[in-house]
Amino acid sequence: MAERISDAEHTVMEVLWTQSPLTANAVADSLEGHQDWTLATVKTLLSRLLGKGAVAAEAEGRRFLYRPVIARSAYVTGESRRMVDRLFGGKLSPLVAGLAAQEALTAEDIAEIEALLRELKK
Amino acid sequence: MAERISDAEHTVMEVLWTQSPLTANAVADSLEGHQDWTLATVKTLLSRLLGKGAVAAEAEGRRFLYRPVIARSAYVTGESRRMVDRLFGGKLSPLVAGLAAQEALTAEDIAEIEALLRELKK
DNA sequence: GTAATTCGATTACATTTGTAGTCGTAATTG
DNA sequence: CAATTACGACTACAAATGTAATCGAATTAC
Repeated sequence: MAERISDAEHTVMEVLWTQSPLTANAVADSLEGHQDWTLATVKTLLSRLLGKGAVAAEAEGRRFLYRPVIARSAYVTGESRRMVDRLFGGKLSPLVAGLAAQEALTAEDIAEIEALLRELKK
Repeated sequence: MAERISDAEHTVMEVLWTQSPLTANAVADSLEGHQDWTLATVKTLLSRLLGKGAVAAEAEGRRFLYRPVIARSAYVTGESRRMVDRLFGGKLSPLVAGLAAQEALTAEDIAEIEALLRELKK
C-alpha cells in the first residue's frame, strides 16, 4: 500500500536503484561527498525503508544486503502523478508552460518532447 | 527565503489564491465539505503560513484579512522545478514519457503541449 | 585468546506537520 | 449592563522526519 517515502529516504533509494544489493556501508560510501551522513544515519534510513516495505534485506553472513522492492519507475510515476494532480489539476500542459516560462526548457528538450508526442499519436 | 509549505498549508493557500483577502472563517467555510477541518485547525495553518511569510494579514477591526504573499505561479514553478530536478535530473521529457506510459495523457493534452512547443520555438 | 572493530537493533532528540483545544478579551445580543 | 459569541494567541500532543549515539553480540586482528 506504499507508504510515503521521505526526502532523505528517497536519496537512499536512488543509490539502491543505481546498484544493488548493497550493504549499509556500501550505501553510505556511495553517498560520500554527495550527502554527508554518518553511517548511523544511513542505517536508520535503511531500517525505515525496510519498515515501509520499500526495500528488502537478505542476510549475508552477519550483515544484510539491501535491495529495492519498489521499482524506480513505479515510484517516479506515482510521485509525478501526485504532483501534477496537486499543482495542475492533473493536466500536464500547464507544467510544460510553467517550466517554459522559467526558461527551463532547452531547444533540445523541446525537440525530445515533440518526438515523444509524435510517437504517442501513432 | 521561501520556507517550505506543507501539504495542509498548501490546501489553505489554494483557497487564498482563488479568492482573497479572506478572514480565517471565510477560509474555513471555503474548505467545508472538501476538507473537514475545525476552525482551530485552519487558524493554526494560517498562523504558520504567516510565520513562513507565505501570507500577510491586514487587520480589519478585531480580525484579520489574509492574502497570499507568494504568487501561485511562483509556488507552482518552484515545486515543479524541485520535482523535475529530483526525479528526472532536471529533464522534462522523461516526465512526459512517464505520464504517457501511464496513459495519463489524452489526445487533447498532447495537442495542447504541441501547440505550446510550437509557440516556444518561435 | 583478548582487544578492537563491525553490525544490526534500540534509543534519542529536535523539528515539522496534522489536527485541535484553551484562554483572555473584545464585540454583540438581549 | 450581563451573557454569549467570536477572535487571535498560546498551548497541546502524537506522528513523521532528519540526524545521530549507544549497546550487545559477532568477528577480526594482533
